[in-house]
Amino acid sequence: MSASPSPAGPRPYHHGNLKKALVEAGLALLEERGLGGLSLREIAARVGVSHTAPKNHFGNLKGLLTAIAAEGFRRHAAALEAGLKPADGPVERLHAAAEGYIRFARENPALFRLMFSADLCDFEDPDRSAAAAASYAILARLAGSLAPGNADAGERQTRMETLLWSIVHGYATLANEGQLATGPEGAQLHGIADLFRHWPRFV
Amino acid sequence: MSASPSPAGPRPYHHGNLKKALVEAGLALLEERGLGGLSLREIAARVGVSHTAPKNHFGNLKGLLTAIAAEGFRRHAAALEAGLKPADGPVERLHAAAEGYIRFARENPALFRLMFSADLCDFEDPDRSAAAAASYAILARLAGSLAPGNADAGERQTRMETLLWSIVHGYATLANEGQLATGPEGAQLHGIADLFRHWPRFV
DNA sequence: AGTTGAAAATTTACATTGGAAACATGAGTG
DNA sequence: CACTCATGTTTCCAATGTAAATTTTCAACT
Repeated sequence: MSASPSPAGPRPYHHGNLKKALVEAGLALLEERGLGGLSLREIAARVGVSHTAPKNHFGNLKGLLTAIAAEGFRRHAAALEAGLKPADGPVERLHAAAEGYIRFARENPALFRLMFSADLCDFEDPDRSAAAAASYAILARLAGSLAPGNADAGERQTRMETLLWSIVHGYATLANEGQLATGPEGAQLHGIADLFRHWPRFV
Repeated sequence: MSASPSPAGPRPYHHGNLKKALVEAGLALLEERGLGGLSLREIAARVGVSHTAPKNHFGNLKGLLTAIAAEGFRRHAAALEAGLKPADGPVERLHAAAEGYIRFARENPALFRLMFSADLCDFEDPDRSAAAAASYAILARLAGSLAPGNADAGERQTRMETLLWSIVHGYATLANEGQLATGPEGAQLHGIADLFRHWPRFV
């Protein structure tokens, strides 16, 4: 399609842009085999380059994984905003974002874990940091829409964000690790979502 | 002590009981170098045996890590019950357990992550499962003490447990990954803990 | 144009890891 | 005492990430 401007040549000179190809291959491999079955050599092999080629673009494995995580956060932010209808009230919007958070984690378990693993990716990387901050800002803004703007609004706002984030992140993490496998699919999530409706009374 | 009957000999015949020694060495190494710097060979070297010796007791690395995780859950349960005073009311006891949960995770970040990692340890292992269930039961019991025993008490109880677990687990996870590093140490935790006091109004 | 230089990839080599197989040792039992 | 079997060791192997040296390719410049 429109990804490569000239689809005529079977293979570009060096590769075109290996950077994006490696990230996409990593994302695909992550989805197929999970975090454990992921290796630098295999990502490179899937793209068709030698296993040392990524070094030029990402330095080392951690750099490549960090780039994958950054792309993950961009998709994560999109998932958060997916069901966000402007006409809805604050509670409904928060509800939708929380569901988006958890759905994304459930549909991309390996990527989700990578995104939040300080061992596997570099949290100092500006690209990943910016993407993560943008994703967090969506949740924070919705949390802020529920907290009344009083005197100590700042502190309360921070608590509100942290609590909301802890709930959705904790639920997503536990579900992904298979710890919440009770009852039919989504029933638990629905129960949690119901609780969100009582949110304002909780503050 | 009763660990080694005769402390005179420099080294026992085969080793005494290597099983416990490997688990303890693994726990120590986990605390020193984290999850990344952990290897079967290094654990074995610390105990003073060859790197294939653990195979006889644990099968493979996953088996050893699972045993370490099981021991971690036993300590985790102890941490949950540490500040649990029988004289306190349900809310105070829940508060104390939640603090214990998060404190344990913060003081043993690598072990905490290992305990909940389906990649690194075997969730089917009976020993680990039992220890994890015992730890969870403490939280569940406290959550149940807050939920009124009505008609659909079962479902509500489950939701309550899940929500409580999600909060403490999510907070612990995010804090361990360095995502909540704002303000002075423990301030965030205190804020979260305050919210627990309003718990009954949330149900 | 032709040359030069840097970016991009490859080849080769190496240290580390987990695991498998064959072998050695020693304790406990008949 | 002899046998057996659990417990460890030695040796070997495949896979992984990384570094260094080398080659290829494109772009810019005179």
